[in-house]
Amino acid sequence: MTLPSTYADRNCSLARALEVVGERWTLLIVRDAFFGVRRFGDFATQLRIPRAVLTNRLKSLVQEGVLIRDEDAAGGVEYRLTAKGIELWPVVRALMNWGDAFYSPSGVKRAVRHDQDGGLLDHEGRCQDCGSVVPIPEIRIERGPGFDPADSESDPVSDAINTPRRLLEPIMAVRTPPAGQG
Amino acid sequence: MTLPSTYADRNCSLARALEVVGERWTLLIVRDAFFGVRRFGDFATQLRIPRAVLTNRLKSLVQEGVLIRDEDAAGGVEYRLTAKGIELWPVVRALMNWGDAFYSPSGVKRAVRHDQDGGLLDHEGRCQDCGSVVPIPEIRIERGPGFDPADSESDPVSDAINTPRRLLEPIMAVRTPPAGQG
DNA sequence: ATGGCCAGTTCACTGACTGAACTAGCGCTG
DNA sequence: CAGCGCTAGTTCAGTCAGTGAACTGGCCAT
Repeated sequence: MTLPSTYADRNCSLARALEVVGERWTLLIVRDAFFGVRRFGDFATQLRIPRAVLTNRLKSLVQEGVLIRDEDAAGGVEYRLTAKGIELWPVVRALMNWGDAFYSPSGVKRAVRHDQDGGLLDHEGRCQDCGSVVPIPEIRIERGPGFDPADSESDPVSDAINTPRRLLEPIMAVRTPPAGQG
Repeated sequence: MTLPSTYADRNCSLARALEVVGERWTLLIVRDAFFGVRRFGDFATQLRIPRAVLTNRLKSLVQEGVLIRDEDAAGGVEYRLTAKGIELWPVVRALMNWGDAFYSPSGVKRAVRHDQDGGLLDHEGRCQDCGSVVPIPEIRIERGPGFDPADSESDPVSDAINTPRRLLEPIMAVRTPPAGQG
């Protein structure tokens, strides 16, 4: 973390957690990672975050073991959630629930389902159809009734994110338009 | 919120929630409120937060309906969680759990119990003794195995907070020593 | 009136965020 | 191999928020 001496209370795990994910942008980066964003440029365009800040945040998150940085064969760089990062899902979910409850009068902005049977998940992450606690990679996220397309950007990354998909599934933003198209 | 245009994504309840509680210090103020802190000076000393920042944060939280500001008969000011603020408990709990899991090797820093029967609560807030989902005011919080007294400040407010107590129960920092003493 | 307590303000300083432009590595194409 | 585009960053000047300490002003008891 960039700050010299952050939160004083050494006996508070909330303070400790906030030192890792409490800075501006950080949890949104983590959210995007859950939604399948993996590339520097995709984070930058989707979040409209200054690239310098993104660099810092990704560095901290890698250093803290929340993300892992991979260079693929072509020299491309990928940031993916580690097991520790995936454990942040309850945090992301709790904040989403609260935001939905108090700032989205027409219903949740994103619905969360069990990919296997389509059952809705309750707040504890349990499938209301099969009753099991759904593992993160089996969670499907899709638009809910509160989702307003007019509020959404239409860059390829946002489009990909707003398509129903399983968590952690990498997005496939169309980078190379098919030949024969104008 | 102080920032002119905060997070871009209007279709994300996480971003929306972070506009309210995502700034530095804010969630720690909310945590303290759960722990029974109600007075400006108590927040300031316990969190070691600059008073100017505390003023801003309390103002935003009141404006957002997370806290309510009360002036008692004596002109004293109290900040208390509203129902909306109390709904932030899952957020606070999720972050605490994550911090405990990854930064407190000797066990949780604070244990969370059902005050009625002393049963430990699981991550969903369910009492492992009686099986019920425990309402917030019936939750007792106390030191856990990971709590290290050496790491703790010994101001009256911290002392009060580190004493086993029910959530939302106001702290009684000793302000007026009983007559006939000293 | 005096002094203490409390809530909140003021102020100079520092440091992080912002946005835009720039650099550098790599693969492709001509 | 030159030139181009794509990607992952870095640099930089300007701005704005956080920091810490000192100060104000209301209220109460002495």
